[in-house]
Amino acid sequence: MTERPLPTKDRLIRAAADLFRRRGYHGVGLSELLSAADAPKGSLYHHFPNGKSDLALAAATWASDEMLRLIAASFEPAEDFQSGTRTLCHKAAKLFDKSGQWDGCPISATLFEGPDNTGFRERAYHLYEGWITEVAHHGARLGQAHPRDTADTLFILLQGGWQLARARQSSDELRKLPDRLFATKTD
Amino acid sequence: MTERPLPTKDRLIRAAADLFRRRGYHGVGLSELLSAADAPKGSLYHHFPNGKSDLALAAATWASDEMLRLIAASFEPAEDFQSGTRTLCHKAAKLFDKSGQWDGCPISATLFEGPDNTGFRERAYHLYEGWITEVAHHGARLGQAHPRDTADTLFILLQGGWQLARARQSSDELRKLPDRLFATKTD
DNA sequence: ACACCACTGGACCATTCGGTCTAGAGCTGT
DNA sequence: ACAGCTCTAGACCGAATGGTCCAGTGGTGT
Repeated sequence: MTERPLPTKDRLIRAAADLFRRRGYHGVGLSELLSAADAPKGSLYHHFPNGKSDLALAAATWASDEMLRLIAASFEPAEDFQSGTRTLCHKAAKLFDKSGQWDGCPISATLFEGPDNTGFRERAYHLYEGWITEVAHHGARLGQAHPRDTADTLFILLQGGWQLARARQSSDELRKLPDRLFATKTD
Repeated sequence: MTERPLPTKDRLIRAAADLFRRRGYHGVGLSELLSAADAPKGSLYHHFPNGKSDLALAAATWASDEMLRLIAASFEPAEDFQSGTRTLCHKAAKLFDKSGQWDGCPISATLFEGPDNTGFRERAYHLYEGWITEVAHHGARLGQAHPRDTADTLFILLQGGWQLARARQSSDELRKLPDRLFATKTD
């Protein structure tokens, strides 16, 4: 489903987001990208005049928006911050399994590994802060004492947890994250 | 110092570890690599018959050993687990600053972003588990209640914290990690 | 009917990619 | 002196890379 009604530009963005996530910016060639999106080269340079790098920025932004939707969908119906966090981590675990347990974070794989371009880095910073701000917003709304700081911690746990899940090929590492966050830590 | 007394093979490994960390496996070409190591192509294929991929494995292993040394140097002289952790995070922060605040984790940049090769993935898993085992060993020695679990958490924090430090261009994110680990968390 | 225009299709290009191969440099043992 | 190595040096290769260019194609407005 949702196979071909999509316009070419969107097909390009999604194929790019998918492929860059899996093999990183430099690991994906234009030919592979175009055949995945079923689009000719002319279309790519029509929609994205600067070619691969423009497409990468669009793909990272799109992937980031998806993540923002995931955060909203987890916290909006939540009664407290803890249950929202739990939902988010479980959703992330599902995503991880669906992605074949190997893909990386779409933003870091696309922008961090890309050209040395400072534009890429600034965009990455911006997108990440967007996630953190969104979580902090829900934290404040749900009565967290230090929403900004808690949001930072959740970001760190998700990034690190995703990495460990990748290494161990197990989404359980993501499901266990809330326990790490809310348990009283041993000293 | 330590400029040229190094044998060619080691120069290749270090240049590779350095470059892959910065731009990922696919982001570094052989020509750049060879000129950084000041070695001709013949030497590369003499020391590493399978070329780039062999070199990548060697570079990741070398970088991992460096990390093991960092862990040992942090925990061996420590009086308790908490102070060892603090030392490790501060050493990591120094490393981050020295690397120009942009390089990624040497293992993930080299092996995760590399060829789809399962050998790469298994090696990455192995190296990461080596870090975690080493930390867990010191945790047990220093009287931690759940050393394995604590080591997992510290790994997650370091990976995620490094990512946040990269995004914010600030090694302070790494220095703040111990507080996140040892503070009683808000619920 | 026609002009206009966003979009497609793909031939074509220079450059770079990872990899192969061979000639010889420089050392060591005898 | 010579043989037998390990290692270096770099020319060379086919394939693939990202990027350019332009002749269409098909829909829309008038």
